[in-house]
Amino acid sequence: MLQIHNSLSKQKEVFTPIELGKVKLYVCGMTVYDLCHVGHARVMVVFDVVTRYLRASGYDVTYIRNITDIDDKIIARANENGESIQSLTERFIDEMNQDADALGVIRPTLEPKATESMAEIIKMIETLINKGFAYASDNGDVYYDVSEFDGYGKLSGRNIDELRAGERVAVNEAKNDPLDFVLWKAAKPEEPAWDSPWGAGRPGWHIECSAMSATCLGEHFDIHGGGQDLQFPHHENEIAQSEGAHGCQSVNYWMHNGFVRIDDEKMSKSLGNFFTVREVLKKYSPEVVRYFILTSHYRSPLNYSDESLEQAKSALTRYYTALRDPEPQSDVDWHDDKEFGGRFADAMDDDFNTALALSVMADVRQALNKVSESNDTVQAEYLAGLLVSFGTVLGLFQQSADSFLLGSNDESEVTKIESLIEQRNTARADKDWTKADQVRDELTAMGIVLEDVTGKTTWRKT
RNA sequence: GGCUGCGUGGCAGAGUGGUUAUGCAGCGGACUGCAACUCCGUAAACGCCGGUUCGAUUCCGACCGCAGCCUCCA
Repeated sequence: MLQIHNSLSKQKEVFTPIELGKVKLYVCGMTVYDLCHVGHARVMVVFDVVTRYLRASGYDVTYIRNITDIDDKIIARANENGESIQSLTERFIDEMNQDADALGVIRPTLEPKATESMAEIIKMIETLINKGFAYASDNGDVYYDVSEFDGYGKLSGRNIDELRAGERVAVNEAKNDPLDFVLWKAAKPEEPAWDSPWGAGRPGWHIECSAMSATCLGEHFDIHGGGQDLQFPHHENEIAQSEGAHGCQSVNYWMHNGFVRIDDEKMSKSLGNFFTVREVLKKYSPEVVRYFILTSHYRSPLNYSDESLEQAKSALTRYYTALRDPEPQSDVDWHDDKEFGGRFADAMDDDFNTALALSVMADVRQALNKVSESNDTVQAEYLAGLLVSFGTVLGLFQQSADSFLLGSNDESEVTKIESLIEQRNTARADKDWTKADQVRDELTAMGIVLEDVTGKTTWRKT
Protein backbone atom coordinates (compact mmCIF):
# COMPACT_ATOMS: atom_id res chain seq x y z
CA MET A 1 0.00 0.00 0.00
CA LEU A 2 1.60 3.21 -1.19
CA GLN A 3 2.14 5.98 1.31
CA ILE A 4 3.15 9.48 0.33
CA HIS A 5 4.43 12.23 2.57
CA ASN A 6 1.98 15.08 2.06
CA SER A 7 3.44 18.54 2.60
CA LEU A 8 -0.04 19.76 3.49
CA SER A 9 -0.35 17.50 6.52
CA LYS A 10 3.39 17.02 7.02
CA GLN A 11 2.75 13.30 7.38
CA LYS A 12 2.79 10.14 5.37
CA GLU A 13 -0.67 9.32 4.10
CA VAL A 14 -2.04 6.29 2.30
CA PHE A 15 -2.37 7.20 -1.34
CA THR A 16 -5.92 7.01 -2.66
CA PRO A 17 -6.46 8.32 -6.17
CA ILE A 18 -9.46 10.48 -7.00
CA GLU A 19 -10.40 8.22 -9.85
CA LEU A 20 -9.78 4.50 -9.44
CA GLY A 21 -6.65 3.38 -11.26
CA LYS A 22 -5.69 6.84 -12.45
CA VAL A 23 -3.21 9.41 -11.19
CA LYS A 24 -3.13 13.03 -12.25
CA LEU A 25 0.28 14.51 -11.52
CA TYR A 26 1.51 18.07 -12.03
CA VAL A 27 5.11 19.13 -11.48
CA CYS A 28 6.51 22.64 -11.72
CA GLY A 29 9.15 22.62 -14.39
CA MET A 30 11.83 24.97 -15.54
CA THR A 31 12.02 28.63 -16.32
CA VAL A 32 13.90 28.43 -19.59
CA TYR A 33 16.62 31.06 -19.73
CA ASP A 34 19.68 28.96 -18.93
CA LEU A 35 21.00 25.41 -18.80
CA CYS A 36 19.66 22.93 -16.26
CA HIS A 37 21.78 22.42 -13.18
CA VAL A 38 21.95 19.39 -10.91
CA GLY A 39 19.07 20.72 -8.81
CA HIS A 40 16.83 20.65 -11.85
CA ALA A 41 18.10 17.18 -12.65
CA ARG A 42 16.99 16.05 -9.22
CA VAL A 43 13.41 17.20 -9.74
CA MET A 44 13.28 15.57 -13.14
CA VAL A 45 14.73 12.27 -11.93
CA VAL A 46 12.70 12.15 -8.71
CA PHE A 47 9.37 12.68 -10.43
CA ASP A 48 10.41 10.43 -13.26
CA VAL A 49 10.84 7.65 -10.71
CA VAL A 50 7.56 8.59 -9.02
CA THR A 51 5.82 8.30 -12.39
CA ARG A 52 7.55 5.06 -13.28
CA TYR A 53 6.67 3.50 -9.94
CA LEU A 54 3.04 4.62 -10.09
CA ARG A 55 2.81 3.11 -13.56
CA ALA A 56 4.52 -0.06 -12.35
CA SER A 57 1.91 -0.16 -9.60
CA GLY A 58 -0.81 -0.29 -12.22
CA TYR A 59 -1.88 3.35 -12.37
CA ASP A 60 -2.62 5.18 -15.55
CA VAL A 61 -0.58 8.33 -14.90
CA THR A 62 -1.11 11.65 -16.62
CA TYR A 63 2.07 13.56 -15.97
CA ILE A 64 2.15 17.30 -16.65
CA ARG A 65 5.34 19.34 -16.32
CA ASN A 66 5.02 22.96 -17.33
CA ILE A 67 7.50 25.27 -18.98
CA THR A 68 7.72 28.88 -17.85
CA ASP A 69 8.66 30.73 -20.99
CA ILE A 70 7.86 34.31 -20.00
CA ASP A 71 9.09 36.13 -16.90
CA ASP A 72 11.46 38.87 -15.76
CA LYS A 73 14.60 36.80 -15.96
CA ILE A 74 13.82 35.62 -19.44
CA ILE A 75 13.22 39.19 -20.60
CA ALA A 76 16.44 40.34 -18.94
CA ARG A 77 18.50 37.52 -20.42
CA ALA A 78 17.10 38.03 -23.90
CA ASN A 79 17.99 41.70 -23.69
CA GLU A 80 21.51 40.90 -22.48
CA ASN A 81 22.00 38.49 -25.33
CA GLY A 82 20.40 40.77 -27.85
CA GLU A 83 18.12 38.00 -28.99
CA SER A 84 14.37 37.57 -29.12
CA ILE A 85 12.58 35.98 -26.24
CA GLN A 86 11.28 33.27 -28.47
CA SER A 87 14.69 32.34 -29.75
CA LEU A 88 16.08 32.27 -26.20
CA THR A 89 13.30 30.11 -24.80
CA GLU A 90 13.23 27.75 -27.76
CA ARG A 91 16.95 27.24 -27.44
CA PHE A 92 16.80 26.40 -23.74
CA ILE A 93 13.74 24.19 -24.11
CA ASP A 94 15.78 22.21 -26.59
CA GLU A 95 18.76 22.11 -24.19
CA MET A 96 16.50 21.00 -21.36
CA ASN A 97 15.10 18.17 -23.46
CA GLN A 98 18.60 17.06 -24.36
CA ASP A 99 19.54 16.89 -20.68
CA ALA A 100 16.32 15.11 -19.72
CA ASP A 101 16.71 12.58 -22.52
CA ALA A 102 20.34 11.98 -21.60
CA LEU A 103 19.31 11.29 -18.02
CA GLY A 104 16.72 8.78 -19.19
CA VAL A 105 13.82 10.91 -18.01
CA ILE A 106 10.59 9.84 -19.67
CA ARG A 107 8.81 12.72 -21.33
CA PRO A 108 5.76 14.02 -19.48
CA THR A 109 2.35 13.44 -21.02
CA LEU A 110 2.12 17.17 -21.76
CA GLU A 111 4.47 20.12 -21.35
CA PRO A 112 2.28 23.19 -21.46
CA LYS A 113 3.85 26.62 -21.89
CA ALA A 114 2.76 29.83 -20.22
CA THR A 115 2.75 31.77 -23.48
CA GLU A 116 0.39 29.25 -25.02
CA SER A 117 -2.04 29.42 -22.12
CA MET A 118 -2.92 33.14 -22.13
CA ALA A 119 -6.64 32.69 -22.72
CA GLU A 120 -6.97 30.34 -19.75
CA ILE A 121 -4.82 32.57 -17.56
CA ILE A 122 -6.85 35.68 -18.35
CA LYS A 123 -10.09 33.82 -17.80
CA MET A 124 -8.94 32.62 -14.42
CA ILE A 125 -7.94 36.11 -13.33
CA GLU A 126 -11.36 37.37 -14.39
CA THR A 127 -12.99 34.68 -12.29
CA LEU A 128 -10.88 35.67 -9.30
CA ILE A 129 -11.87 39.31 -9.70
CA ASN A 130 -15.54 38.39 -10.06
CA LYS A 131 -15.41 36.28 -6.93
CA GLY A 132 -13.75 39.07 -4.97
CA PHE A 133 -10.35 37.40 -4.57
CA ALA A 134 -8.52 39.87 -6.80
CA TYR A 135 -8.50 43.54 -7.70
CA ALA A 136 -7.15 45.63 -10.54
CA SER A 137 -5.07 48.58 -9.45
CA ASP A 138 -4.76 51.93 -11.21
CA ASN A 139 -1.38 51.10 -12.73
CA GLY A 140 -2.80 48.19 -14.77
CA ASP A 141 -1.56 45.45 -12.44
CA VAL A 142 -3.96 42.90 -11.01
CA TYR A 143 -3.34 41.57 -7.51
CA TYR A 144 -4.60 38.68 -5.46
CA ASP A 145 -6.15 39.82 -2.21
CA VAL A 146 -4.61 37.46 0.30
CA SER A 147 -6.90 38.50 3.13
CA GLU A 148 -9.89 37.13 1.20
CA PHE A 149 -8.61 33.56 1.18
CA ASP A 150 -9.12 31.79 4.47
CA GLY A 151 -6.63 29.01 4.07
CA TYR A 152 -3.71 31.22 3.12
CA GLY A 153 -0.57 29.72 4.65
CA LYS A 154 -1.90 26.20 5.11
CA LEU A 155 0.74 24.61 2.92
CA SER A 156 3.82 26.41 4.17
CA GLY A 157 2.67 26.41 7.79
CA ARG A 158 2.44 30.14 8.28
CA ASN A 159 -0.23 32.61 8.99
CA ILE A 160 -0.71 36.06 7.61
CA ASP A 161 0.40 37.77 10.82
CA GLU A 162 3.70 35.91 10.90
CA LEU A 163 4.28 36.79 7.30
CA ARG A 164 3.65 40.45 7.99
CA ALA A 165 6.07 40.30 10.91
CA GLY A 166 8.75 38.88 8.66
CA GLU A 167 8.02 41.25 5.83
CA ARG A 168 11.18 42.70 4.41
CA VAL A 169 10.24 43.80 0.98
CA ALA A 170 9.77 47.40 0.04
CA VAL A 171 6.09 48.19 0.09
CA ASN A 172 4.52 48.42 -3.32
CA GLU A 173 2.12 51.36 -3.37
CA ALA A 174 -0.23 49.68 -5.83
CA LYS A 175 -0.99 46.82 -3.45
CA ASN A 176 -3.63 47.01 -0.77
CA ASP A 177 -1.51 44.78 1.39
CA PRO A 178 2.20 43.96 1.08
CA LEU A 179 1.38 40.25 1.04
CA ASP A 180 -0.86 40.53 -2.01
CA PHE A 181 0.81 39.08 -5.07
CA VAL A 182 0.56 39.94 -8.72
CA LEU A 183 -1.66 38.03 -11.12
CA TRP A 184 -1.20 40.30 -14.11
CA LYS A 185 1.63 42.74 -14.73
CA ALA A 186 1.07 45.81 -16.85
CA ALA A 187 3.58 45.94 -19.68
CA LYS A 188 6.42 48.41 -19.54
CA PRO A 189 7.56 49.89 -22.83
CA GLU A 190 9.57 47.46 -24.98
CA GLU A 191 8.32 44.47 -23.03
CA PRO A 192 6.41 41.61 -24.60
CA ALA A 193 2.72 41.93 -23.87
CA TRP A 194 -0.64 40.27 -24.37
CA ASP A 195 -3.98 42.04 -24.55
CA SER A 196 -6.23 41.73 -21.56
CA PRO A 197 -9.26 43.42 -19.98
CA TRP A 198 -6.75 45.36 -17.83
CA GLY A 199 -4.60 46.49 -20.72
CA ALA A 200 -1.48 45.05 -22.29
CA GLY A 201 0.64 42.98 -19.96
CA ARG A 202 1.78 39.55 -18.97
CA PRO A 203 0.89 37.03 -16.26
CA GLY A 204 2.51 36.90 -12.85
CA TRP A 205 4.48 33.76 -12.19
CA HIS A 206 2.03 31.85 -10.01
CA ILE A 207 -1.13 32.08 -12.08
CA GLU A 208 0.21 30.07 -15.02
CA CYS A 209 0.46 26.90 -12.94
CA SER A 210 -3.07 27.25 -11.60
CA ALA A 211 -4.40 27.80 -15.10
CA MET A 212 -2.40 25.06 -16.78
CA SER A 213 -2.99 22.42 -14.13
CA ALA A 214 -6.74 23.04 -14.29
CA THR A 215 -6.70 22.94 -18.08
CA CYS A 216 -4.66 19.76 -18.33
CA LEU A 217 -5.88 17.84 -15.28
CA GLY A 218 -9.06 19.49 -14.07
CA GLU A 219 -9.86 21.56 -11.02
CA HIS A 220 -9.09 18.75 -8.59
CA PHE A 221 -6.14 16.43 -9.13
CA ASP A 222 -4.03 13.96 -7.20
CA ILE A 223 -0.42 15.02 -6.82
CA HIS A 224 1.42 18.28 -7.23
CA GLY A 225 5.20 18.23 -7.02
CA GLY A 226 8.19 20.52 -7.17
CA GLY A 227 11.29 21.64 -5.37
CA GLN A 228 11.09 22.59 -1.72
CA ASP A 229 11.83 26.20 -2.52
CA LEU A 230 8.53 26.46 -4.37
CA GLN A 231 6.48 25.64 -1.31
CA PHE A 232 6.36 29.29 -0.40
CA PRO A 233 5.27 31.46 -1.97
CA HIS A 234 4.67 29.73 -5.30
CA HIS A 235 2.61 26.74 -4.21
CA GLU A 236 0.88 28.63 -1.45
CA ASN A 237 -0.24 31.15 -4.04
CA GLU A 238 -1.31 28.43 -6.42
CA ILE A 239 -3.62 27.05 -3.75
CA ALA A 240 -5.06 30.49 -3.12
CA GLN A 241 -5.68 31.01 -6.84
CA SER A 242 -7.01 27.58 -7.71
CA GLU A 243 -9.17 27.10 -4.66
CA GLY A 244 -10.36 30.70 -4.82
CA ALA A 245 -11.37 30.39 -8.44
CA HIS A 246 -12.82 26.89 -8.33
CA GLY A 247 -14.22 26.76 -4.83
CA CYS A 248 -12.91 23.27 -4.18
CA GLN A 249 -9.75 21.57 -2.99
CA SER A 250 -7.25 21.64 -5.86
CA VAL A 251 -4.61 19.09 -4.86
CA ASN A 252 -4.77 16.03 -2.61
CA TYR A 253 -1.05 15.34 -2.14
CA TRP A 254 1.75 17.91 -2.28
CA MET A 255 5.25 16.50 -2.74
CA HIS A 256 8.41 18.56 -2.34
CA ASN A 257 11.90 17.31 -3.03
CA GLY A 258 14.91 18.47 -1.04
CA PHE A 259 17.75 20.58 -2.36
CA VAL A 260 21.00 19.64 -3.90
CA ARG A 261 23.79 21.11 -1.83
CA ILE A 262 27.41 21.88 -2.29
CA ASP A 263 29.49 22.10 0.87
CA ASP A 264 26.28 22.10 2.89
CA GLU A 265 24.90 25.08 1.05
CA LYS A 266 21.96 25.09 -1.31
CA MET A 267 22.92 24.88 -4.97
CA SER A 268 21.34 27.82 -6.70
CA LYS A 269 21.77 30.22 -9.50
CA SER A 270 21.83 33.25 -7.25
CA LEU A 271 24.65 31.80 -5.15
CA GLY A 272 26.49 30.83 -8.31
CA ASN A 273 27.55 27.50 -6.81
CA PHE A 274 25.88 25.29 -9.37
CA PHE A 275 27.03 22.64 -11.79
CA THR A 276 25.12 22.25 -14.99
CA VAL A 277 23.88 18.84 -16.03
CA ARG A 278 25.89 19.32 -19.18
CA GLU A 279 29.23 19.59 -17.39
CA VAL A 280 28.51 16.75 -14.98
CA LEU A 281 27.65 14.47 -17.88
CA LYS A 282 31.05 15.15 -19.39
CA LYS A 283 32.61 13.39 -16.41
CA TYR A 284 29.99 10.84 -15.41
CA SER A 285 27.61 8.71 -17.36
CA PRO A 286 23.92 9.51 -17.02
CA GLU A 287 23.07 6.44 -14.98
CA VAL A 288 25.79 7.34 -12.49
CA VAL A 289 24.09 10.70 -12.00
CA ARG A 290 20.70 8.99 -11.61
CA TYR A 291 22.14 6.47 -9.17
CA PHE A 292 23.69 9.30 -7.17
CA ILE A 293 20.36 11.13 -6.99
CA LEU A 294 18.53 7.98 -5.91
CA THR A 295 20.99 7.11 -3.13
CA SER A 296 19.27 9.63 -0.92
CA HIS A 297 15.58 9.88 -0.08
CA TYR A 298 13.90 12.52 -2.23
CA ARG A 299 13.01 14.76 0.72
CA SER A 300 16.51 14.73 2.19
CA PRO A 301 19.22 17.10 1.15
CA LEU A 302 21.60 15.67 -1.41
CA ASN A 303 25.18 16.78 -1.11
CA TYR A 304 26.99 17.04 -4.40
CA SER A 305 30.68 16.18 -4.41
CA ASP A 306 33.18 14.38 -6.58
CA GLU A 307 33.48 11.74 -3.89
CA SER A 308 29.74 11.03 -3.93
CA LEU A 309 29.73 10.73 -7.70
CA GLU A 310 32.76 8.45 -7.57
CA GLN A 311 31.00 6.25 -5.04
CA ALA A 312 27.94 6.06 -7.27
CA LYS A 313 30.16 5.16 -10.18
CA SER A 314 31.90 2.37 -8.27
CA ALA A 315 28.59 0.95 -7.13
CA LEU A 316 27.07 1.00 -10.59
CA THR A 317 30.21 -0.55 -12.05
CA ARG A 318 29.77 -3.50 -9.70
CA TYR A 319 26.20 -3.97 -10.90
CA TYR A 320 27.19 -3.92 -14.51
CA THR A 321 30.11 -6.27 -13.80
CA ALA A 322 27.63 -8.73 -12.32
CA LEU A 323 25.38 -8.28 -15.36
CA ARG A 324 28.17 -8.82 -17.83
CA ASP A 325 28.05 -12.56 -18.26
CA PRO A 326 24.52 -13.75 -17.78
CA GLU A 327 22.01 -13.02 -20.50
CA PRO A 328 19.22 -11.41 -18.44
CA GLN A 329 16.00 -13.36 -18.73
CA SER A 330 13.77 -10.96 -20.63
CA ASP A 331 10.37 -11.75 -19.19
CA VAL A 332 11.11 -11.27 -15.50
CA ASP A 333 8.62 -9.06 -13.70
CA TRP A 334 9.83 -8.03 -10.26
CA HIS A 335 6.24 -8.07 -8.95
CA ASP A 336 6.34 -11.88 -9.20
CA ASP A 337 9.43 -12.22 -7.04
CA LYS A 338 8.25 -12.94 -3.50
CA GLU A 339 11.48 -12.22 -1.68
CA PHE A 340 13.30 -9.36 -3.34
CA GLY A 341 10.28 -8.01 -5.21
CA GLY A 342 8.33 -7.81 -1.99
CA ARG A 343 11.09 -5.93 -0.23
CA PHE A 344 11.50 -3.60 -3.18
CA ALA A 345 7.77 -2.82 -3.20
CA ASP A 346 7.79 -2.22 0.55
CA ALA A 347 10.61 0.27 0.14
CA MET A 348 9.03 2.12 -2.75
CA ASP A 349 5.59 2.06 -1.15
CA ASP A 350 7.11 3.85 1.82
CA ASP A 351 7.14 7.31 0.27
CA PHE A 352 9.38 6.24 -2.60
CA ASN A 353 12.32 5.18 -0.43
CA THR A 354 14.79 4.67 -3.25
CA ALA A 355 17.77 4.42 -0.89
CA LEU A 356 16.20 1.39 0.72
CA ALA A 357 15.18 -0.01 -2.66
CA LEU A 358 18.80 0.20 -3.78
CA SER A 359 19.88 -1.86 -0.79
CA VAL A 360 17.48 -4.60 -1.95
CA MET A 361 19.10 -4.46 -5.35
CA ALA A 362 22.51 -4.80 -3.74
CA ASP A 363 21.33 -8.06 -2.18
CA VAL A 364 20.12 -9.26 -5.58
CA ARG A 365 23.50 -8.47 -7.03
CA GLN A 366 25.26 -10.48 -4.38
CA ALA A 367 22.92 -13.41 -4.92
CA LEU A 368 23.58 -13.12 -8.64
CA ASN A 369 27.34 -13.22 -8.18
CA LYS A 370 27.03 -16.29 -5.99
CA VAL A 371 24.99 -18.28 -8.46
CA SER A 372 27.28 -17.13 -11.25
CA GLU A 373 30.23 -18.54 -9.32
CA SER A 374 28.50 -21.86 -8.92
CA ASN A 375 27.61 -21.89 -12.62
CA ASP A 376 23.89 -21.93 -12.02
CA THR A 377 23.12 -20.30 -15.36
CA VAL A 378 19.35 -20.51 -15.11
CA GLN A 379 19.25 -18.80 -11.75
CA ALA A 380 21.88 -16.26 -12.84
CA GLU A 381 19.81 -15.30 -15.87
CA TYR A 382 16.75 -14.99 -13.67
CA LEU A 383 18.47 -12.72 -11.13
CA ALA A 384 20.00 -10.64 -13.90
CA GLY A 385 16.54 -10.26 -15.38
CA LEU A 386 15.23 -9.30 -11.95
CA LEU A 387 17.84 -6.55 -11.66
CA VAL A 388 16.93 -5.24 -15.08
CA SER A 389 13.27 -5.34 -14.09
CA PHE A 390 13.97 -3.26 -10.98
CA GLY A 391 15.99 -1.01 -13.23
CA THR A 392 12.96 -0.13 -15.32
CA VAL A 393 11.43 1.49 -12.24
CA LEU A 394 14.55 3.43 -11.28
CA GLY A 395 15.79 4.11 -14.79
CA LEU A 396 18.95 2.05 -14.28
CA PHE A 397 20.47 -0.83 -16.28
CA GLN A 398 18.93 0.52 -19.43
CA GLN A 399 22.06 -0.16 -21.42
CA SER A 400 24.17 -3.23 -22.05
CA ALA A 401 26.89 -4.03 -19.54
CA ASP A 402 29.47 -3.62 -22.25
CA SER A 403 28.32 -0.20 -23.28
CA PHE A 404 28.50 0.96 -19.66
CA LEU A 405 31.82 -0.70 -18.84
CA LEU A 406 33.65 -0.12 -22.10
CA GLY A 407 32.31 3.32 -22.88
CA SER A 408 32.32 4.57 -26.41
CA ASN A 409 35.57 3.82 -28.13
CA ASP A 410 36.61 4.09 -31.71
CA GLU A 411 37.60 0.90 -33.42
CA SER A 412 41.32 1.63 -33.54
CA GLU A 413 41.42 2.09 -29.79
CA VAL A 414 39.63 -1.18 -29.19
CA THR A 415 41.94 -2.94 -31.61
CA LYS A 416 44.93 -1.57 -29.74
CA ILE A 417 43.57 -2.63 -26.37
CA GLU A 418 42.80 -6.10 -27.60
CA SER A 419 46.19 -6.53 -29.18
CA LEU A 420 47.89 -5.48 -25.95
CA ILE A 421 45.77 -7.98 -24.04
CA GLU A 422 46.84 -10.65 -26.49
CA GLN A 423 50.51 -9.72 -26.02
CA ARG A 424 50.08 -9.96 -22.28
CA ASN A 425 48.38 -13.32 -22.49
CA THR A 426 51.17 -14.63 -24.68
CA ALA A 427 53.70 -13.44 -22.12
CA ARG A 428 51.64 -15.07 -19.38
CA ALA A 429 51.61 -18.34 -21.26
CA ASP A 430 55.41 -18.10 -21.41
CA LYS A 431 55.46 -17.25 -17.73
CA ASP A 432 57.20 -14.00 -18.62
CA TRP A 433 55.65 -12.09 -15.74
CA THR A 434 57.81 -9.02 -16.18
CA LYS A 435 56.61 -8.55 -19.72
CA ALA A 436 53.01 -9.35 -18.79
CA ASP A 437 53.01 -6.77 -16.00
CA GLN A 438 54.64 -4.22 -18.22
CA VAL A 439 51.83 -4.57 -20.76
CA ARG A 440 49.23 -4.35 -18.03
CA ASP A 441 50.86 -1.18 -16.72
CA GLU A 442 50.61 0.27 -20.17
CA LEU A 443 46.89 -0.48 -20.26
CA THR A 444 46.44 0.92 -16.76
CA ALA A 445 47.98 4.13 -17.97
CA MET A 446 45.37 4.16 -20.72
CA GLY A 447 42.63 3.92 -18.07
CA ILE A 448 41.95 0.25 -18.73
CA VAL A 449 41.40 -2.30 -15.98
CA LEU A 450 41.88 -5.98 -16.77
CA GLU A 451 39.95 -8.85 -15.30
CA ASP A 452 41.22 -12.40 -15.81
CA VAL A 453 38.25 -14.69 -15.43
CA THR A 454 38.13 -18.38 -16.21
CA GLY A 455 40.69 -18.45 -18.92
CA LYS A 456 39.62 -15.26 -20.63
CA THR A 457 40.60 -11.66 -20.07
CA THR A 458 38.02 -8.91 -20.09
CA TRP A 459 38.60 -5.20 -19.76
CA ARG A 460 36.76 -2.09 -18.71
CA LYS A 461 37.44 1.58 -18.37
CA THR A 462 38.19 3.16 -15.01
C1' G B 1 13.41 38.08 14.51
C1' G B 2 9.31 34.31 12.85
C1' C B 3 8.46 29.47 10.82
C1' U B 4 10.25 24.52 9.09
C1' G B 5 13.57 20.50 8.90
C1' C B 6 18.01 18.01 10.16
C1' G B 7 22.46 16.15 13.31
C1' U B 8 23.83 7.98 12.40
C1' G B 9 30.42 4.19 11.87
C1' G B 10 36.43 7.10 7.67
C1' C B 11 32.73 8.83 3.71
C1' A B 12 27.66 8.33 1.56
C1' G B 13 23.04 6.96 3.43
C1' A B 14 18.36 3.95 5.28
C1' G B 15 16.01 2.39 9.59
C1' U B 16 14.42 0.85 14.49
C1' G B 17 12.09 1.13 21.77
C1' G B 18 15.71 -4.54 23.16
C1' U B 19 18.56 -8.71 17.75
C1' U B 20 23.10 -7.49 10.52
C1' A B 21 20.84 -1.88 6.95
C1' U B 22 23.18 -1.18 2.38
C1' G B 23 27.04 1.04 -0.70
C1' C B 24 32.16 3.09 -1.11
C1' A B 25 36.75 2.81 1.47
C1' G B 26 39.56 -0.46 5.45
C1' C B 27 41.26 -5.07 7.65
C1' G B 28 41.81 -10.79 7.48
C1' G B 29 41.03 -15.07 4.28
C1' A B 30 39.81 -17.86 -0.47
C1' C B 31 40.78 -17.30 -5.74
C1' U B 32 45.23 -15.27 -8.88
C1' G B 33 52.07 -15.91 -11.16
C1' C B 34 51.01 -11.03 -8.99
C1' A B 35 46.83 -8.10 -9.48
C1' A B 36 41.81 -7.00 -10.85
C1' C B 37 36.91 -9.21 -10.46
C1' U B 38 34.09 -12.29 -7.15
C1' C B 39 33.11 -14.85 -2.66
C1' C B 40 33.74 -15.71 2.82
C1' G B 41 34.81 -13.32 7.35
C1' U B 42 35.68 -8.70 10.24
C1' A B 43 35.75 -4.06 12.76
C1' A B 44 33.38 0.53 13.39
C1' A B 45 27.82 4.77 14.61
C1' C B 46 23.70 6.91 16.32
C1' G B 47 25.55 15.77 18.50
C1' C B 48 25.27 17.09 24.08
C1' C B 49 22.46 16.91 28.78
C1' G B 50 18.32 15.46 31.45
C1' G B 51 13.48 12.63 31.62
C1' U B 52 9.96 8.39 30.55
C1' U B 53 11.12 2.96 30.44
C1' C B 54 13.20 -3.29 32.85
C1' G B 55 15.81 -1.21 28.47
C1' A B 56 16.51 4.54 23.99
C1' U B 57 20.26 5.88 18.57
C1' U B 58 14.78 5.31 18.24
C1' C B 59 9.70 8.65 22.61
C1' C B 60 9.63 13.64 25.60
C1' G B 61 12.21 18.29 27.14
C1' A B 62 16.40 21.68 27.30
C1' C B 63 21.02 22.84 25.01
C1' C B 64 24.64 23.08 21.05
C1' G B 65 25.49 22.86 15.82
C1' C B 66 23.79 22.89 10.62
C1' A B 67 20.48 23.86 6.65
C1' G B 68 16.11 25.94 4.39
C1' C B 69 11.91 29.37 3.84
C1' C B 70 10.14 34.38 5.12
C1' U B 71 12.84 37.99 -1.85
C1' C B 72 13.76 35.29 -7.87
C1' C B 73 15.07 30.10 -7.29
C1' A B 74 13.98 22.96 -8.61
